Amino acid sequence: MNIGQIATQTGLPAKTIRYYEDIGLIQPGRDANGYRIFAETDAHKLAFLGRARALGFSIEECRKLLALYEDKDRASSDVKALAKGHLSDIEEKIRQLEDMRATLSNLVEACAGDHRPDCPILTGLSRD
Amino acid sequence: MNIGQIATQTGLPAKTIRYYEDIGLIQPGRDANGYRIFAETDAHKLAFLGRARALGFSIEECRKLLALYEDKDRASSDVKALAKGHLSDIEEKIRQLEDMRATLSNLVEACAGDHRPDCPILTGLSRD
DNA sequence: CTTGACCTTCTAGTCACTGGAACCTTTATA
DNA sequence: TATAAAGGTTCCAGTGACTAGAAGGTCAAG
Repeated sequence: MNIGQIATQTGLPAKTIRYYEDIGLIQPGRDANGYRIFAETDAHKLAFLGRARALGFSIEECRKLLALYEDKDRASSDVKALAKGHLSDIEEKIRQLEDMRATLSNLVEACAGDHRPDCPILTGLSRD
Repeated sequence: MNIGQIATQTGLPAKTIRYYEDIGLIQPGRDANGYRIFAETDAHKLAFLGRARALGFSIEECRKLLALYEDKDRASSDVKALAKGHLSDIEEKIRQLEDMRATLSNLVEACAGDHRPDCPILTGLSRD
């Protein structure tokens, strides 16, 4: 399979797939004309990467997950530890965003939003 | 005031303050020795920027907020529109992160996390 | 007079792509 | 068969918002 077909199949842009090769996540073969040729295992890896990225795992976490995925002697505790670490990162980000939302929505609600210049949002930002 | 003092006062790293000058958010004066000198208005602007950034406004949004802040003839509706736009960005991000959390925590809970290789996290990532 | 703390500029690195240029190969059509 | 469109290739540069580090100038204290 060529890169275009694999891109369609996995939903990943061709640029991204080339980038993943560049940083060593996949190693597709090459045709006589220089075109990349993707085997089924490459397709699986890319789909795996797409899902892991969609769950917010960083590229380096994905690399580790992929290594665990390919290691038939892995311990599931290693995978779980990685996933739990990422899960708490996500939860921390949610908390931060919720804090922002709370503060900002208070300011927004306090603001009349009319033609006058008086604005609690700006005063809220300019002094505590 | 020198950059170090203003950094302490505002809680922003000196590097960040230089960067903000670089991209035109502030225009501190210069002393004869080349050192930046910060007036009270600069201190206020930087504090304003710090709070806006803490609420997740992008630099370009901050630039607009600062312009509105300095425009005594602004309409508060313009500020409110900007803030509401950003608020819905935040809410969208929260939704996405909550989706990730839900999927990932299901996977994590399904995983025994022991010495065995069987892992629902990996199988969940490898096929739908 | 030297030490250390502070300041300056500049370059390059972060993360995960993404856009674009310049060029080559394959496939479809006139 | 000529050619054009649609694919592929590489390489370079840009994104956002800093941050690290190098190489050097300045200032206050002992």
